[in-house]
Amino acid sequence: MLSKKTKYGLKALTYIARCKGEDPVQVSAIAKSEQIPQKFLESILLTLRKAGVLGSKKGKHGGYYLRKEPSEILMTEVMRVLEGPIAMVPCVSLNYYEKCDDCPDEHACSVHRLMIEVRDSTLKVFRNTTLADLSSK
Amino acid sequence: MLSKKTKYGLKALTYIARCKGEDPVQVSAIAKSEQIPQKFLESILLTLRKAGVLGSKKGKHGGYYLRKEPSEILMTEVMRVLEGPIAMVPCVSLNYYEKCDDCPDEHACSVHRLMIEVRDSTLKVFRNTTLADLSSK
DNA sequence: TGTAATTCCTATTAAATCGATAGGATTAAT
DNA sequence: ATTAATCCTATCGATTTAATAGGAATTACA
Repeated sequence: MLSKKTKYGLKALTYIARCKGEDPVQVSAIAKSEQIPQKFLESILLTLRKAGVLGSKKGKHGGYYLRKEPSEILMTEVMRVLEGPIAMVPCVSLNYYEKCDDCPDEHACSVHRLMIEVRDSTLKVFRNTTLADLSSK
Repeated sequence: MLSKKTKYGLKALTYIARCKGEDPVQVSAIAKSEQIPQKFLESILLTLRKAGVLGSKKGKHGGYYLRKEPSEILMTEVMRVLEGPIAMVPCVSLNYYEKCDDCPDEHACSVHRLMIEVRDSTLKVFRNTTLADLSSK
């Protein structure tokens, strides 16, 4: 299941990408437009900023803005920041690899091999999709 | 994340598929070989039986057996029984569709469109993989 | 017929995660 | 100064997950 955090984060990024202006976009505006609890959204945007996807400006007339062009923001990056590993099991994760307690031999594990296929097919989608794709119409 | 339930279930099915004999396979044997807590495994196999994937025989010399040939048991079926919907959000689920509270217009939702792609690519893997593939080698 | 071995069923629990909220500290524009 | 915004930490309640407990029902077979 996709977490609300990720869902809200994606919607917020889409919203910001559509605000083509130079001015930073405020949390309150996004929360209202996308029906997201404002305080929750604050923490999500903070995460995205700390990960380098968003930049921010504090104080009056402050807000968030994209650090790159929408067409350069890949879903692989966004999904990893918001949702964590793309793989369904740590033992097939490229960025968060961890050995299973149970499996004596990974390569002999039937689940392992299946999950590699799933990971690869999901990665293909995320590598092939940018924020520009999400925000276009 | 893949739940332990699903992981254990897949391993158990693989184990049963590899026991080519006619006799039913006992929970205790699977639990021991695959390092799965026996009581937990019991409940998982029960779920698979109720879903029609496994058959069972009670009493002494009882156990579980496959209801179909491994090559006829698709991952779509197994994953739906064990893990639930394949889609990451209910609004793109084929078998468990549900409208989002927030989205006024599904087709305009950027998350929706992305998740359809993910669902389709994952489905392709699961539709193309059977228990025979898992248990071979 | 009785005993052992097995699945079947329900309930409970401990821990983790998720979604959301609270309350204020900090910063910047006017 | 005042106002409006991000930033930060802590907490809470609900849900889900993984596992355990305890026994009922069924079957083989001595």
